[in-house]
Amino acid sequence: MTTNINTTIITIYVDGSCRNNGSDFAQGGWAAVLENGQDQLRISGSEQPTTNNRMELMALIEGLKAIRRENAHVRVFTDSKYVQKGCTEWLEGWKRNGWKRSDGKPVLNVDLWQELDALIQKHTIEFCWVKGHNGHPMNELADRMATAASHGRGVRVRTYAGNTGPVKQRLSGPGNVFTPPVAREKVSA
Amino acid sequence: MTTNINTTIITIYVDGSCRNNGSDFAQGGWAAVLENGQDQLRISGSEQPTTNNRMELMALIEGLKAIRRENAHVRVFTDSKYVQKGCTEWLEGWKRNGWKRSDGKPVLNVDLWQELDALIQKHTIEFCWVKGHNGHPMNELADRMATAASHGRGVRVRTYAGNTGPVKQRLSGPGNVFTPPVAREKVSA
RNA sequence: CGACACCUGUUACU
DNA sequence: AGTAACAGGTGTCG
Repeated sequence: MTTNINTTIITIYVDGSCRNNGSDFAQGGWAAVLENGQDQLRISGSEQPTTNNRMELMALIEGLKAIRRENAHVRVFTDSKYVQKGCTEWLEGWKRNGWKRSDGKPVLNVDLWQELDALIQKHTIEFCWVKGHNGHPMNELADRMATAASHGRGVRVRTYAGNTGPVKQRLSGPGNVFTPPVAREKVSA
Repeated sequence: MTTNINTTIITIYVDGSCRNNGSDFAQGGWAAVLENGQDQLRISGSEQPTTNNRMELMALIEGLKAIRRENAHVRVFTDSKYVQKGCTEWLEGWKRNGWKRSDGKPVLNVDLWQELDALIQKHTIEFCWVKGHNGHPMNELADRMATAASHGRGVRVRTYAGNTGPVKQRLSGPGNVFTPPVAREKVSA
């Protein structure tokens, strides 16, 4: 079995969270876990005010932005039909009809959808939907990280191939988006 | 500041609901909340099969029928342009041209429009349109009552001036249009 | 074509 | 119990 480093699939698990969703002071968090078969990169961040769906979108946007390689083969796992169907079914129509929904009203979160659209075109991406909270380990991890971020607890993580477990450190402030250089390099290698 | 009881404005918030609108077994509900500045009367009912617009019309018809006073000053709040524009712009034309629409075809729901036309002439009525589901408290109340009625859940409510809250009781059957005598008298007084 | 309303479904966030 | 978002549909009028 030969392994070609250039065709390695990058897997991204994304999730968003939002406490008091719908209120003016809703506190959101997002997280993405990237894997290339060897190493792992974990990033997360928070925002206020926001919505649950904006955080789901942010998780994917930031996850894709963390990929250095050009034209990578990416497999995305999300539990949000809003994100999965948005990317695979609705986006093309929206671009064709001037970002209008089926009821004629403007598509919401259009800023994020347009940013996402640009990122999607840079790679070959498979979008996989997984039911939330179904025990899928990487999805659970992204979920916990997003929830932690929504509480203002950033996560700084480096993992190495063969490591028994990640090294976690609490960060002080909210809004933390820490991408450890070592892990980042490993993913994009 | 003097208050003349005879010039008190009666406010009516109306709303209709219709589950499976457009199907042969559509279940509808309507509701009207009347206020005279002191007391409140809540009425609701259900029908099957029907349409969303018929229920919007029924809500107003039953609301107006609940007014005992002759030649009252009434302010109606509806979220239906069909009802609001129907009453203020289209009705006169329809009566003049033999109930024909602008495309020459007959006006639908003529039975209800004619009943409404007769009721409108008995009072001085202001028609106010409010956007649905915009947090307008009385409109929200009418909306919930109409939805409950479409599910066969009648609401029996009496409210008194200075009462801390309404007294609610579930009624057994569907199609319930209960107008508590005490509240009714207070409204029409 | 436009407008308003009424839903049906799905997922997520709490 | 609620909000955030999307798809599909009908009821009605000008």
